[in-house]
Amino acid sequence: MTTVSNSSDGANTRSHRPTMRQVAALAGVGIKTVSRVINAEAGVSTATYDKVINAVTALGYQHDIYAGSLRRTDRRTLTLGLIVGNVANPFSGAVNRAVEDRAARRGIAVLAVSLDDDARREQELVSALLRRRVDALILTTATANQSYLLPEIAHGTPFVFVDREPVGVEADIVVSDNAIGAANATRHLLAAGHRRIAFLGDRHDIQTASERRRGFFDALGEVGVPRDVVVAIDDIDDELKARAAVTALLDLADPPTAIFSSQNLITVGAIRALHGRGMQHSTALVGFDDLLLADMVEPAITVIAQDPTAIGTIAADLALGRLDGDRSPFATHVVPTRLIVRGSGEIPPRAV
Amino acid sequence: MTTVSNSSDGANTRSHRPTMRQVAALAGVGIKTVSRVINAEAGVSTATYDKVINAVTALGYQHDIYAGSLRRTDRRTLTLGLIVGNVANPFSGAVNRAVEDRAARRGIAVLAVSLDDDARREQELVSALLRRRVDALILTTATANQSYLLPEIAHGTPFVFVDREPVGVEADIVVSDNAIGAANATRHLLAAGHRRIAFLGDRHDIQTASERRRGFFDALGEVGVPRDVVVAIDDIDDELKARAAVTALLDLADPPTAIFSSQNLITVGAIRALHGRGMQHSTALVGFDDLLLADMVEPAITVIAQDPTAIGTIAADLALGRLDGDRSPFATHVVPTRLIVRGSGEIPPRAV
DNA sequence: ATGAAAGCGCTAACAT
DNA sequence: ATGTTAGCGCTTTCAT
Repeated sequence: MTTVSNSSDGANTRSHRPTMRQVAALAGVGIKTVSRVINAEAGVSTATYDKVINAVTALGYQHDIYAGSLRRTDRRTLTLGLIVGNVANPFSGAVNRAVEDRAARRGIAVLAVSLDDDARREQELVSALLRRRVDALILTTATANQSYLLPEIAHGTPFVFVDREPVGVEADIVVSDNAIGAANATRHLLAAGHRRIAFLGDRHDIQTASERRRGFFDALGEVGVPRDVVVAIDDIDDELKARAAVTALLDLADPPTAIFSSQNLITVGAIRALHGRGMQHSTALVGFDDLLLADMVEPAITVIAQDPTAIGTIAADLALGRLDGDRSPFATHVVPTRLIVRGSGEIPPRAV
Repeated sequence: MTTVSNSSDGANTRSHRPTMRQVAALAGVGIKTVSRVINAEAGVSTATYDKVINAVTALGYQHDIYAGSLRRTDRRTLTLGLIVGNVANPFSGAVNRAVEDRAARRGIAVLAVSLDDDARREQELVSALLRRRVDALILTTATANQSYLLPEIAHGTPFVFVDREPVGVEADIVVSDNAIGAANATRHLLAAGHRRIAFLGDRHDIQTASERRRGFFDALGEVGVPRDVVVAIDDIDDELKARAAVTALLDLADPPTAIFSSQNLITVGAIRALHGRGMQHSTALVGFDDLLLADMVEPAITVIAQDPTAIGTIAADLALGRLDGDRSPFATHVVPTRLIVRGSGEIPPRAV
């Protein structure tokens, strides 16, 4: 990083932002009249309206939403809280964008924060958002139990859980069909004739990870594959560990003929390991979660795709619906995953 | 999407959130004492402190940051505004995350919104953030001139521009070395012997796009390549258009021997087109912006990588520094791009 | 159609 | 060490 050019002075001329009172004074009207204009309330003559608008633009007045919400009966801040895994990852980004789109149509902004699957961070983030008086909270969790939220729910803040189901709390929930998707991936490999299949799992304390693990073993059980034929490796929480784990598997005397990787970055690590050993054409691979360019890799990667846009859209609509007074029973919305056949998942077992 | 299970009642028991006054009453102290405890001010005995903390936890009190900021001398809301291209795209996501990380260390949250390179949207988004009284604003722009922000800057809100340089405003700026990076990409292709090179550009009214275009032609000028040997296609603003444009190029009687694609999704479209025509091994390609799995494609994709994390980190530190009273002159920080050689950019020209 | 006064939850200034 | 009062910018309530 280099400083290339500079100019002027960075000083803050701390002149204050104009207030409604100043607008009223300039327009020669009462403050309540300005409030009426700003909030598009009825009962202002055209002449008065124009005077107010002129004063607003002359002063560069920007209404203070939070100050207004203080006295407002509904106490709305027009702000939604969102806790996702990590705003930098594609899944979270798509959820974030979907929530933003639904909220923006109503003038609602989104405060999004990253959880990093850190249980200690969860409560801090919830508190950070609540202290900013978000109208509703859409959240992914990392703790084992969310009953600490019961008082907050009682205080009237709608909570919508995404990606993971809460424990100890009744609420609206939006999740992928993790176990079903994982089972479908596994059945796909079994149908191609594979038996010696490796499972690559994320941290076992993460709910989605254990669901996918369950789906994997459910599918194996259906065809009665003995438990010791498969290899399950858990607690892989980054790409490098995934790559190392898969490389070790491929170096076994009797390497697996197929791999089911249960998460995005794990799939990337697996691809790198397979290419590193030149075994990408002789080992089947199905990944959970789609990847950009997955169709351009050789062989192209067969995946179980989630639908983060649908998850975010549904979650936002649930939250906004609750704010609109929807009192229907809480429900769990399961967004289906989809098998995308591209090649890597259709590689047959090596001849024995 | 299916509704699978339901339970209980979604009703909002609109019991209100406890206030400082209620905490004070329960603890048997004055409201200012509670304020001292909450804000970790000195001058509270241990016994009193404990009483307050007990009342806080008993009531589930959450401090209202915005109500507090109203009377606070510095008027800080502990909230930063961020306008990025699109929270769902990897570049913006990385910037967002970097800003979040720097801000979170000081208890500051980030309100991020998506611009979509829509000039009309820009002012609305700025206003939406200002009406929420963000302490500072980090923004990517789409309009031709940002002098409409001068009054806001005069009101004391620090503005930091990222990715694009403002026009009509003196401010802190953080950008990639777009022209230099594009020139480096082009020189790399020229060095391999290419002359018939195609340039694939984003919307010409986007500043970064025109900078990259300039860098491309600068490099061509250095070796005196006649203008009519190259093909420049602009205003490609999505992957499908990129794919169609490249396919058309490849179908020419005399197709280009090399392609410089000046943006992420355009590169993806170019890769798809090359593979679609089976010409990925006979046509060189360098893309601006790195892609996940770019190293796994055949051939692996040579790119000019940006550093969005550095951009976000620097921008956040600049904004926070201004809030801390930094009055040094405004500066433009140029974050260098980096050529990553992977194979696609080193393909030689086809024999004539 | 318009405005004055009170008060939302909090902090600043000034008590004690 | 602790409390009281005023007031931040706004909406509500109630006048006119």
